[in-house]
Amino acid sequence: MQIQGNKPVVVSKQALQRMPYYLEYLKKLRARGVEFVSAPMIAQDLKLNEVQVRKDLAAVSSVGGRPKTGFSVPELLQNMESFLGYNDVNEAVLVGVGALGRALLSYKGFSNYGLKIIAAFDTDPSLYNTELRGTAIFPAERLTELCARLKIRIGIVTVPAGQAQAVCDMLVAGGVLAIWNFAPIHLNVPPNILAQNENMAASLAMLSKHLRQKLETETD
Amino acid sequence: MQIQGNKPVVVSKQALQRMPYYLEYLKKLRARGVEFVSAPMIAQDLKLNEVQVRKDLAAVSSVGGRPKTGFSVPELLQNMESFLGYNDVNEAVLVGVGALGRALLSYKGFSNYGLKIIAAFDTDPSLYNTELRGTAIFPAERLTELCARLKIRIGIVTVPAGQAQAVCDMLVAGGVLAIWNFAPIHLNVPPNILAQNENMAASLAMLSKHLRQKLETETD
DNA sequence: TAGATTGTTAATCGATTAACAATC
DNA sequence: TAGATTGTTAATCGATTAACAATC
Repeated sequence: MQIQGNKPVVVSKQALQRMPYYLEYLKKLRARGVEFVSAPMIAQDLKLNEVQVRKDLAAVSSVGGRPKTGFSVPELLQNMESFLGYNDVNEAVLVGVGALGRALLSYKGFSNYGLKIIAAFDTDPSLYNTELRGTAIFPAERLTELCARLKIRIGIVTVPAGQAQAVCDMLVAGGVLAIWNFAPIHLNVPPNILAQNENMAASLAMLSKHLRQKLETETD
Repeated sequence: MQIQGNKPVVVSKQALQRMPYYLEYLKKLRARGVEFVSAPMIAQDLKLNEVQVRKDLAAVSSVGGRPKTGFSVPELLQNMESFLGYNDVNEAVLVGVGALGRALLSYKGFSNYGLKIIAAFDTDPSLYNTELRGTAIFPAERLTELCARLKIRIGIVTVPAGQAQAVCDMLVAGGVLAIWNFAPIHLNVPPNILAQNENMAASLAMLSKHLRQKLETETD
């Protein structure tokens, strides 16, 4: 539950996951110079239900839309960004400098989302004391110690499945509160810690199932 | 709806997304030489509800578990892999050879998931006719033509948000049936085409919200 | 047999969608 | 005013969880 102004706002997990799409959509409108937008319009463009959009916006907007007019685009953008916490910066460490880890380190877009990767870790000694796009790479043994010392709250796990739980435990020991896990496994974490899975295997399962159904019905 | 043997099996989207976790878990058991596993045991280790696991397994297993014993690990593994379609190979193209695109091209693990990226596309001429880990890079203009010619069914979109819809349209024009979208925007696709979003911005929203709540209650 | 586990039917829970009064 | 749009209460839908009989 979150308090904005006076009203207590409860946002479902699903609603929260829709917010970034609204944000990008609003940015597109702003770029076009559009000043106002209504829930039905957003619903149409994003292929969502009108009421759903109304509720989502109501949870985010500090002001409330105006009948017939809708919401002010710049204002809603501002509200959305602060709702998503993109204005505050969260410092993170990344563990596992393989192909994916390197890609995330190289990605400049995270700064727009309030995420800053300030250190990377790996077990490959040839990487120690090197830098990747300005981020230093440390030995994995120092993970817990450095997280604690730097008061890191987010850990990004891009190691192979077999090592993910061990890395997770080290992060938790170091005081990390949220883990972004790219390994296709379930992580056991203490009750107060969030393990957010970036579930690519699940996406592939969706793709594969859809394809099979399409190709099956084709041959009927 | 999917027919296995005689029984029509309906699997919810959420259930499908849990399957890869079962698969990895089963692989771990196999590596340890465990021969049988029960739903309650899986539920405990993966922190899921017992009934949920029972239902998920029932949807996948060709055989049915034995009371008191549970399921045969190798058999269940086999069933799970064929259920997820990891045995057939789906050919895909990737559009956008930036940091993320490069990471996905370099990732060897996709072969385990039945995915094979056979061509990549970009608008940067300096990349044309080069290869990345054995995958040739073509000019983006040839996207539609080559998809059609090679009968590609899956398109992976790793271009910036502003170009994602245009790329999506080209893929659809080329006959692609499923799109794996890494851009943080909603893609408009025809009714029969799947747009599967890899919603990293949504994950970041979850992390950010969790963190804010933790840090707030800490200061109470 | 006793007991753990299965598979399924019924109850609950949460999110989405429909209906509608309020308002600019 | 008329009509589009808002915000909210009620109904619906789908997924999760509880209860329980069947079985090895």
